[in-house]
Amino acid sequence: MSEDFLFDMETFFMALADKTRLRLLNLLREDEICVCFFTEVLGESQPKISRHLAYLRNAGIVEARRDGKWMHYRIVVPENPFASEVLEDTLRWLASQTAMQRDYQNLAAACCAPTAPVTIMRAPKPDTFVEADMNYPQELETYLL
Amino acid sequence: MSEDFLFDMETFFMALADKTRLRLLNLLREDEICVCFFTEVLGESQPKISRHLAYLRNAGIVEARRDGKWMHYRIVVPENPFASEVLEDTLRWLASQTAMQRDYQNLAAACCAPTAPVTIMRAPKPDTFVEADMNYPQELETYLL
DNA sequence: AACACATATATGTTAAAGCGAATATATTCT
DNA sequence: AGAATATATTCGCTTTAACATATATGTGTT
Repeated sequence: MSEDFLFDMETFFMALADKTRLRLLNLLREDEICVCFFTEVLGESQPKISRHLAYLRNAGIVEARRDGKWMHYRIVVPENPFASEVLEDTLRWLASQTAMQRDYQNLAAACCAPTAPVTIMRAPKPDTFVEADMNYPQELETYLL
Repeated sequence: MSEDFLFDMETFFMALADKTRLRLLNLLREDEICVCFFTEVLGESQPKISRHLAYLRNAGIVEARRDGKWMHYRIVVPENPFASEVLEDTLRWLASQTAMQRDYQNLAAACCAPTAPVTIMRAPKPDTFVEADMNYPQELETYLL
């Protein structure tokens, strides 16, 4: 309670004031996601995705976890209750938009496609979609090498 | 329902991602406020205040009302329910911060001071503080001319 | 009409954000 | 150790935002 906020409001809102970062947060809304899926699904360059993830990390909105070569990002609920409210409202807002729903479906498609693009062929999938794969495990060998 | 949002999220969050604009919104949280109070209370130049108010107006967050020479600004609750939630959370967040509380008290002080600064001497006061003046109406003549 | 006052906008400059391309780092595989 | 893969960071550039100063607009007053 000594000082007002964990991160300042300007930085926080700046983090939300960019299309690419909003698209990233939208994809992160259910689960942690591996970086390569972002580049694949959003069709943006790897350095661009990486820079925006760094921005969100600096703003205290996401955290990263290393898993071998892969980095998984997840949303971290801010301790500040006001920030956490705003963030959750924002995620609901994102989920309500058709463009964001399209992105999200593309993520699902990328995770479940029988022939995965090279970039994500061996990448660890978000838990959300692992279950979906279970529906046709016999095909897993085919497209996951 | 045809299109997703009244104003786009990037613009909306950009409007919230600036210290001066947050300070303006904080002062606006209860009532409409006349421009001259902003310049007085925030100690910023008149063009700067005016530009930031224009920014908020373009983002659909405030509206202006002319009253003779004076312009009164007020917060307008966005029709989009997600935006309106975020905005209200933000206002609560602002109200929770000591720096913003200090600004707000300065507004109250400027409105109720027995000897008002020249810039706001004749300015129409926010309703919130008009009542406070009623406590010493005999003095009104003294410092309001 | 001329003036004064409150506010808005235009202009030129400076600072910051975002980008692509190149490079660096970390990890795994051989 | 060396190559390959996934991700992060740096660099130079372009675009955009913010600012101070000056000027314009709109309104009330004389």
